[in-house]
Amino acid sequence: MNVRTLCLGTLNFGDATGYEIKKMVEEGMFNHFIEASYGSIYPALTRMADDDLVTCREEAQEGKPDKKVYSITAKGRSELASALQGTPKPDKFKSEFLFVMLLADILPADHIAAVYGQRIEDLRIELAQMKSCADTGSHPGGQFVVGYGIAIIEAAIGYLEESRIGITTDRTTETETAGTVATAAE
Amino acid sequence: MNVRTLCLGTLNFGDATGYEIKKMVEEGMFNHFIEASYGSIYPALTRMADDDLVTCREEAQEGKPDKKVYSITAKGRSELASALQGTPKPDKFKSEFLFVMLLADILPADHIAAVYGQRIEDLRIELAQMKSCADTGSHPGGQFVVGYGIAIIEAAIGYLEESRIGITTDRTTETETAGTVATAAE
DNA sequence: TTGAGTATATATCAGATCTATATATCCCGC
DNA sequence: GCGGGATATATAGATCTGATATATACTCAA
Repeated sequence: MNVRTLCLGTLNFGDATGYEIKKMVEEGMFNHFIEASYGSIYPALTRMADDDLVTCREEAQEGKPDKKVYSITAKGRSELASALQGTPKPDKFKSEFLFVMLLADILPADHIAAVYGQRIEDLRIELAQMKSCADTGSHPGGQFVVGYGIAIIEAAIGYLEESRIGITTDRTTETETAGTVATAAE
Repeated sequence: MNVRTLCLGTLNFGDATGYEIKKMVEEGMFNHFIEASYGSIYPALTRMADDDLVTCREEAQEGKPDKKVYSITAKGRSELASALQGTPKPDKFKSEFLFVMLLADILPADHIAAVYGQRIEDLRIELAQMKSCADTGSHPGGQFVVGYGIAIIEAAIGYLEESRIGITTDRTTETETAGTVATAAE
């Protein structure tokens, strides 16, 4: 899926500026499973206005820069629907954390332990955010998506906690000792 | 993390060609949480050879194209370790599926139902692959990473199955009817 | 048997996308 | 009163993906 489709999808929920679209994928409804940068959003909106998929009205603001508020057109809506037909591509998951864990034996054990602990903490914060998000009602599809996110994060936290004993420090006194990751079963 | 670090990480497990590195992220040990294309791997290897982070030996093959087998150097190993110090960036997750679910109300209900069913099936296949991967021992870090993947996929399948009743078709006889996604709780 | 499709293997280019930076104003806290 | 964050748009450069090209061999079905 490209930025164009993404922008059309967000505009389907109401008019927005490029800035607001970015906030929606960063903090709002689309958070945690969609990403896009200003560097792709702004040019996409400009081009889509040329193609009549969206309209743009400029709103002057005092003290703040002018806003360009975009609205999806009928043509844009049909483009969106057509882009969404067919089977969606498989989810993409990228994890530097798992990459580090796979290479744990070339890194200091205390670093691995710190990273591991930090990760659990970060996931707990993310979970709390999602749960507070679920409270604020939003709309049914949003409930479903937030629920999905909560299920995943909870599973990740659960796994990391039960595997924690697998993160071992070998021979505590050696300085050059490297960390080792092993499953709890071992 | 960039392709260079990724390549160094794979080469840390043994010499490999660009083709083999791609297979490692597509089907092998790094599967499901790392991605890279030939278009980035090959140039990265060439440049890293110039920078003495890897060495390259060419192996002529009969019937097949020549191989360029890369090995990580001491300098490469220290570059890798240095790239891996510090806190790894948060995981990235991208899901067209969830995007579609969020926009379910503008799409035909039967399409949503089909996509939903297909997704459960795809996840089951992925889970089976991962479990067979876990059997083949590999190395301790690999066990941990595969276990993480299994935990996540199982959670996703569980959530989709228990929320299935939330996927409703309103007013079955209407043709223009759109699908609606709701949580099981509703 | 022949042709399509898959696997091995490297390489490159166009296009899409990200990162970082620039510009401008205002509000908040210290 | 000054740095930092929020609001808001924009762009250049670096990076990466996706598609395509090249070349050979093997397998499977028509």
